[in-house]
Amino acid sequence: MVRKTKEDAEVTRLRIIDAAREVFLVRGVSRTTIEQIATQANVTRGAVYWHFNNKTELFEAMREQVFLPLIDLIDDAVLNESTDDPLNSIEQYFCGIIQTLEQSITTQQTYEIMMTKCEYVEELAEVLQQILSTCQNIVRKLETIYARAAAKDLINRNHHPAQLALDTHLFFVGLLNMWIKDTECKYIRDNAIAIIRDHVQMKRK
Amino acid sequence: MVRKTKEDAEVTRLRIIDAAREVFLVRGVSRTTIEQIATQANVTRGAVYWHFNNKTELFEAMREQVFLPLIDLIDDAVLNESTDDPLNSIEQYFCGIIQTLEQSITTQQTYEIMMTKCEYVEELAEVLQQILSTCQNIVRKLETIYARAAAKDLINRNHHPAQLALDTHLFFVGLLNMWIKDTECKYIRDNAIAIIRDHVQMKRK
DNA sequence: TTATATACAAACATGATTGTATGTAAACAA
DNA sequence: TTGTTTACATACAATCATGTTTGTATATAA
Repeated sequence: MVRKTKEDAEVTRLRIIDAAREVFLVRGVSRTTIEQIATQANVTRGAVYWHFNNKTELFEAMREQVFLPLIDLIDDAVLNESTDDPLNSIEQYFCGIIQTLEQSITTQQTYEIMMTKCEYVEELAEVLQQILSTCQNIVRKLETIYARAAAKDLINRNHHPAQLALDTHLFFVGLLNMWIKDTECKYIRDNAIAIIRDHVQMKRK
Repeated sequence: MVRKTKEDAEVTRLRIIDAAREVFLVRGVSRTTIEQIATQANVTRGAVYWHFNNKTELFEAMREQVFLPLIDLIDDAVLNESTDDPLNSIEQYFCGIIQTLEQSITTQQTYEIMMTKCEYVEELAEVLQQILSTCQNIVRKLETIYARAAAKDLINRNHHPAQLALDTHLFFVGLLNMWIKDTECKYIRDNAIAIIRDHVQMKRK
């Protein structure tokens, strides 16, 4: 066989991650074997074990490729204090996430795996808690923005920013869930942006 | 050994399902072995294989115990045409589901398994599609109720029943997700009813 | 130019699970 | 009362996936 250069090896590594993602998607994380991943990547198990100690590490590598960027988009929305329409930045924030999903099949597949093709037990159990605390942050930031909107008299007086923030967050959690699962009918996928606009619109006075 | 009566056998069967649920919850569906279930149920694998052909059948049995009742609660809300506050029946519908979850640990655990401890592939892939079509039904029924509310002039004129229905549905999907995952902090679990009330309240004129 | 480390492939050893086959004692039907 | 079926426990066979070890050709450093 031909020993690869460092760059070649990195390509192999990425090919293995790609292969893992694709196999995870159709077989589920638990049922996929290292062998199946290797085959899909056109290498042997030897190569997989060279780059990753086990399936969990491979899964983490796949996750890291896409997970970090998405979450922090909210900061853009919060930091933009100068806008005269805070509700618009909320809309932009959520639309941005959806657009990322629409544009990147990799991200799409990874989310689908994480939402419907993996089991949150043992090492992965803590991921759920991470998600929970991320959610708390998002709700807090949404509240900040809604408070600004309230100050500008854009929303109904008797709706509290905290209520609005939680409601909007739950709405989006639901939307994301349905978006991911809606692989057949496509109604949610095709209308996500409009649905988000409607949601924000309904918050306006 | 002592051969059991028919009633005893049924008890064993239920014990096995209970055991399966508990093991599924901590190990995830894929990783649990029939052996682990048998041990948890204080029987041998022989008993498990006597009652169920394989793990999938056992999983289905667990699902059937709780899944059917919950969904159809919406019909009560829709059928109640005579109410003078349709928004209230929406609120009742969702509160009812949460209360069921609160009261039945079995239901709670089963939902937790189905949402975070199992992989929707192969035979189970179709379950996702079933859920999707159930969702469509719910949205349609919510729309009917919102239309009634609109007729009674309870909601803002420029919000369409279809929008409201989808928004509410996504809200509840999100709430359910967070409720299930919120095993530590408990904020969502402790405030679910109030959160639902707020949501419906915010739809009012 | 040579020694060494790299990037794998191939072979091996070892549990771990699964499904089935067999054994058995007691319930139940006749 | 006896034959048959039920409700399991136990033993067995076969597969499968994992992790490790070994082998090897080549890139790379010295």
